[in-house]
Amino acid sequence: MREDDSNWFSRWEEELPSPEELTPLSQTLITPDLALAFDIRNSHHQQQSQPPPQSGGLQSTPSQPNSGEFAADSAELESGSGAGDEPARTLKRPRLVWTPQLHKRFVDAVAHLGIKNAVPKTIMQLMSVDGLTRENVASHLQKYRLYLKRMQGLSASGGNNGGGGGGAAGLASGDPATDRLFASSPVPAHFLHPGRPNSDHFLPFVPVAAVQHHHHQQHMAAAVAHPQLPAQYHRPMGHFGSPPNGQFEHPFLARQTQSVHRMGAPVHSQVPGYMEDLELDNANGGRKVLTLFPTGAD
DNA sequence: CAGGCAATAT
DNA sequence: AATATTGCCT
Repeated sequence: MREDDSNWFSRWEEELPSPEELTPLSQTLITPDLALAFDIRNSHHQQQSQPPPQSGGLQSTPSQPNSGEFAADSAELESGSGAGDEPARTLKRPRLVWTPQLHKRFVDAVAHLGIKNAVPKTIMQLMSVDGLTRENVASHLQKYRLYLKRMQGLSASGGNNGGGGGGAAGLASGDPATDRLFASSPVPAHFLHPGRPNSDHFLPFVPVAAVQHHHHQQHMAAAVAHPQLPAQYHRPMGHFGSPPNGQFEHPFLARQTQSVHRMGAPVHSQVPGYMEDLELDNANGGRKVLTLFPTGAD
């Protein structure tokens, strides 16, 4: 039973989440202040190679852990501090939330780079997710590697792979809950095979170099959790990223179809049963976390 | 300096 | 719990 590495990705396409599930990852979901915190402009590209936390005019994120701070509602945080505006530099980025989609992107990048080239910086570049830092990737990569190691031992007995549907992956090491994020994405076969320099992938993806030069293209935006967001968060409905023809292309092609993409048209489709993904994690003591997507199925 | 990895912090 | 950060090597 070896599907050949030339097929592993074919199945992916069938397992790809429905358009509705993939769309939500875009800047539109980032609220204005969130965007500010990242210094994300709607028409500017700037990401990787990030010098120190910028210095321009961001200050939305307040400062430090404060317990009772909420005041501004996601709309009025600008230039408020007329006086003590502390240096926006040294601003802490909010925690990155690794949504299944984001992770998928990560896995795709690693898969295409090959284990040897899959180092944080390269992965980060290939992913082209704005707001993503090398540290983010490094940290995630570390965890992912541990996950893979655990998997190798159990893949023989469990074989949860091959899933049939987005659900899959419920069992792995006994604590599915521990790595359900990782389980949400199929793991390319070669990842589990040490000592097998596979290079059969022939995916038509473009070289990394191109990634840094596109002029216009809304990349995927990193989902982020605000240290303490006001409880009311509303998610804009503009769905971008949905291919005009309703068909999804290869992940890597998808981002490269630069001039072909026309986002002016309201492609957003009403997704039934789509709930706000605002999750209140009171297990943490009232800490709010903004999650972008449904965790699949729970 | 970038990477990997374990430990630790938040 | 999920990420981030740090320390210590390579």
